[in-house]
Amino acid sequence: MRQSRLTLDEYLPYLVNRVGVALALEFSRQALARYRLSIEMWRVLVVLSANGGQRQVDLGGLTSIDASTLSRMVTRLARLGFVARRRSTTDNREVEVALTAKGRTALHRLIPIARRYEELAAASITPAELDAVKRALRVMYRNLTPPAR
Amino acid sequence: MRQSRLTLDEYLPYLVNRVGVALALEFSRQALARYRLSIEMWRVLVVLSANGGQRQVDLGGLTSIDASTLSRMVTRLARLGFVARRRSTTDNREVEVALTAKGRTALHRLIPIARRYEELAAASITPAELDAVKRALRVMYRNLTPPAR
DNA sequence: CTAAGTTTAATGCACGTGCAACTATTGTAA
DNA sequence: TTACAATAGTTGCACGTGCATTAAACTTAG
Repeated sequence: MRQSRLTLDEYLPYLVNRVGVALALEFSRQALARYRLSIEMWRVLVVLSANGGQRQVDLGGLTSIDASTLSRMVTRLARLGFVARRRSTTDNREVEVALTAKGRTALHRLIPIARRYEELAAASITPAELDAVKRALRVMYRNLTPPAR
Repeated sequence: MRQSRLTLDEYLPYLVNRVGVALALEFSRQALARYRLSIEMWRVLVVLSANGGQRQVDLGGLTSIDASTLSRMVTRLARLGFVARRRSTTDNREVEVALTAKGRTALHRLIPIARRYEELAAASITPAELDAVKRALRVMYRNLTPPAR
């Protein structure tokens, strides 16, 4: 009873996940749906945009998506024309995944919308405070994913 | 190119979701797995613990879980013995879901572990800063879920 | 009081996911 | 070189999820 009661409104994982879900859901329904993209697909495209072409295994590391899931997701993304697969010339096991022109175009249209949702969430929060929150979130992630991996 | 490039390390949804996933994953594998509980099930149990017995529809609202998914989840939770279903006496459509003694016992053991993961994430963050982060997260959630609903 | 509309929960169905195999390729030790 | 281990990617399988639909109970307008 005493210490083993959880006040949801003070419980960090609850607060974090609630915002994450709300953020993803709105963006997904308002913007991603038109492109037949899921939030997970969107994250993959963003990582490709930010970091350039990647092997699937590295994409998995950057997005925390299982390799098998990613394999099928890339198949779907390729069928939609947003990415292209290309076997590595140096290692025949590896598959390089890269954005296509169509993928880049879609991202150029989606990213400003994503930014607007970010601003909507951060409304009435000062830039300094927002920076502090982002810094704290980065620290938290580091604390939760120690040396291993 | 210019404004339409997304720096992941500054992109709020990315930072938020990353922490949320890391938080949930560790706790799930280290603690929940022994009870055959998923994170979603855990969230339902926590809500039941914090707010008392609930109708399924209200549980869905508090956890953002689809009604159909919740229906089946409660079936599983009941089969595991953590909750009990009871048809409402005032309205025969409604189903009241409440924790069983076994459910309360499991929660009493899980909550301290959940707290430890929260502390692990917040390590090296001052209490004042952590409070500011929580406050900001609550504001963000409100900003994203306006009057509607 | 009846008929239409609303609410709550459950179910059919298609689909995406994770885990565990499995194949193919590359790396390493003898 | 040969045998064994490690890595990259794919696929079979079971399962949980969301959407659309349905059934039942309640509410409201006429």
